[in-house]
Amino acid sequence: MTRQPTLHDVASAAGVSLATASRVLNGSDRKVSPELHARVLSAARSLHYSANAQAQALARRSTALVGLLLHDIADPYFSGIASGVLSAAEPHNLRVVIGSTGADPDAAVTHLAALRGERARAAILVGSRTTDRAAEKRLADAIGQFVAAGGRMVCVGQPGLPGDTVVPDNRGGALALGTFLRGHDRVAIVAGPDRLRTVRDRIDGFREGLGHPESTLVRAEFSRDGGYRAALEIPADTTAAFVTSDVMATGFCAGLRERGLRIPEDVAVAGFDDVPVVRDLFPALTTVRLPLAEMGARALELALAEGGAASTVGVPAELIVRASTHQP
Amino acid sequence: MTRQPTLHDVASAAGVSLATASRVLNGSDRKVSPELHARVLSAARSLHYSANAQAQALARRSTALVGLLLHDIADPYFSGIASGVLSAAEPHNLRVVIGSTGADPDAAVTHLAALRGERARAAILVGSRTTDRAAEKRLADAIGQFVAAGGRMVCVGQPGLPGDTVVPDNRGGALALGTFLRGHDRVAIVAGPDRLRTVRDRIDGFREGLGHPESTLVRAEFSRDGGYRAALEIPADTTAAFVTSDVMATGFCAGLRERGLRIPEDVAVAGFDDVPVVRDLFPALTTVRLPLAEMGARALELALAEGGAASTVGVPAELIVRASTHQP
DNA sequence: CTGTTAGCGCTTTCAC
DNA sequence: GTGAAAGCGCTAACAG
Repeated sequence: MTRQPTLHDVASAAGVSLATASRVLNGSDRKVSPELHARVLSAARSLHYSANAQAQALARRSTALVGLLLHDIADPYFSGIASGVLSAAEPHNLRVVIGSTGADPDAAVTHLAALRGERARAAILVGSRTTDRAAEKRLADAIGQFVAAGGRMVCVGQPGLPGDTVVPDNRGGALALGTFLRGHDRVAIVAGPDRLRTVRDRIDGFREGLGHPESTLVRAEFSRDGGYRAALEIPADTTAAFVTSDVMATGFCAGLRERGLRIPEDVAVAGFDDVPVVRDLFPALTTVRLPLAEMGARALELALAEGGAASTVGVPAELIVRASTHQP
Repeated sequence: MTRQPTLHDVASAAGVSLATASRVLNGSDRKVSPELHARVLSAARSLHYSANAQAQALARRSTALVGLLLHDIADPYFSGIASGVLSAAEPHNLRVVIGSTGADPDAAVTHLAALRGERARAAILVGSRTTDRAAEKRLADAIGQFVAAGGRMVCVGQPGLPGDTVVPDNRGGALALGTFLRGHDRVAIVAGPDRLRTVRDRIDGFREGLGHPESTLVRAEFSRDGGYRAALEIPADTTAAFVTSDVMATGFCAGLRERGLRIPEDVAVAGFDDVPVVRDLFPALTTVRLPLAEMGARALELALAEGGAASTVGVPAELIVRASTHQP
C-alpha cells in the first residue's frame, strides 16, 4: 500500500491548480473549461484518486453522517426500523453509523458524545428510555449538547425527549384490538416494563377498547423470554391475552403451548408491531401493524429537515386479524 | 448554536499551548504536570469541548471506522451477524457504518468506494455475490482498491474474494443433517440460487449425509416468500425436505400448511442457520445452528488484525434437532 | 515537562 | 475561467 494520491497529485498530473482540480472533482458551481475538466478527470481516474472524506468534512465544516441508536439490531422491531432508515439514507448519500445501546442506560449518552465529535448531521434514537431519572437526565443533557453542536435529533417511538419525534399510534391501534376482543371476560395483559410510555399507551388503549379494565396485568421483560415466562404465570382460565409486543408474544405462544393451552381455543393471543415472522407462527398471530420501515424512513427525513421547530409525525397503526384470536 | 469550541479555545482558556492541551485531552504518552493537566481538563469541561473527529483523523492519518455491508438488515441472518459485529466493535472504540447492498449487485462496489474515501480501517462484507461475472469483477476491483488504500477486507460466509474470510462449516453441518435424515426416501431440497457457494456446500453435504443423491431439487428465491412458493411446488409425496436457510424454511412451512400437509407427519422439514425465531415455530424447526453473532465478532477481529497474510477462520455448525423432523 | 511550528488534504474567498 | 493562499481543527516532530 503506497500513499494515497491527493488532490494535489491529481492537480499536478493534470497540470492545473488545486482549485481547479477541486472544482471539477466535486460538484462546485464554478465553471471549468471542458479541456481542463477532461484533463483533471483523466488524471484522477488514472491515479485512482479518492477524495479524503475527513479532509473534505473539515474544510466544508459538514459531514454526511447520521447516527442510528437502537437497543438491539437483532430484534426484528429495531431491524425493521433500521432497514427503513438505511433505504431512506441511500438516496441522500448519507452514511449511517449504528450503535446499539443494549442494556446500558448510558450507552446512548456515550454514542451521542461520539456522534458529536464526528459532527454528525443527525442522530436517530429508537426507543431507549429508562426508569432511572438520573440517567434520563444525562440523556437529555447529551441530546442538548448534540443539538447545541448543530446536530439534529430525532426520537422514534417515545416522545418526551427534546428534538423531533416519530410516534406510532399505539393507543389507537391497541384500542382497535381491544374493541375486537370485546366479550372476552378473562383477559390478561402481558406488558413490558411500566416505565415505557409506549407500553402504557398500548395498555390504556386496549383497556378502553375492551370496555372493562379488570384485566389481569402481568409484567415481563420486553423480550422473547419475557413473554415465555409470562405464559407460565397467567391464570389458567384466561380466555384472551394481549401481549404488548410481537417479540414477547412469540415467546408467550411457545410458553402457552408448553403449558398445554391451545391457541385460540383456550386462549386467544394478540401481539403488537407485526414484525414479519408472526404471520408464520402457528396459529398466525393477530397483531397491530406498525409500518416499521416507514417509521425509520420518516425519522431519517426529519433528520434532514432544515427548519428550526421540532416536529412530531404520527404514524398509523392497523389491526391485523389472524388465526390466533377469535371473538367469543 | 454557536461555533463549537476548538482545542485552541481550550488551550487559551487554560493558559497553555495547543500541544499541551492536545496531550492531556488525548491519550498521549507524553507527560503533563498535574497542575496543567487539571487546568486543561476543567477548561475543556466548562467549554463543553468535544474534539473534532475529522480533524483528528486527518492529522493522525487514521480513522476508527469500519464498514459493514450486508444484503438486508431486516433479515435475521444478517442482523444476527451485525449484532456480533457491533458488540465486538464497542470495546475497541470502533464506529461501524452500515450499508445495505440489497438487490443491486453494484451496491457493494459503491459502498466500498465510499468507505475508501472515508479511509475506513476495514470493511466487512456479508454474503454478497452474484452470478454476473462482470459485476463480480467490479467487486473484486473495488476490494482491491480498498485494500490498496490501506483498508482491511473481510468477507463473511462466502470465500473466494480477496481478503480475510469467516466461513461456517456449511458442508459439515448439512452432512450431519443429512445423516440424521437417512432413511427418508423421497427427499426434497429447497435451495437458494445456484450461484451461491454456500448453497452448493449445503446441498453437497446434505446429500452425502443422506447417502443417496436422487433427491428432488427445487430452486427458490433466498427469502421467506421463495420458501413459501417452493412449498407449493414440491411433489406431494415428499417425506422430508431440507430447506437451505431458516428464513426460507419459515415460508416453506407456512406454504406446506396451507397445502394441507402436516409437519412432520407428512413431511419432515429442516432448515439451516438457526435464526432465533425458528424454535418458536410450530412445530419447532430442526436446523443447523450457525453462531451468527460469533461470526460477526470474528469478522470484526479479523478486521483488526495487523498481520499481512489473509486468513480464513472456520466456524462450526451444529445440528439442532427439534420437532419438525422425525427419523423414518 | 512545555511550547513552536509544520503539516494532514481539501475548500473557498479573493485577485488576476 | 484560473490560480494563490488562507484556513478548517488537530497531531507530532522538534526545540527548548
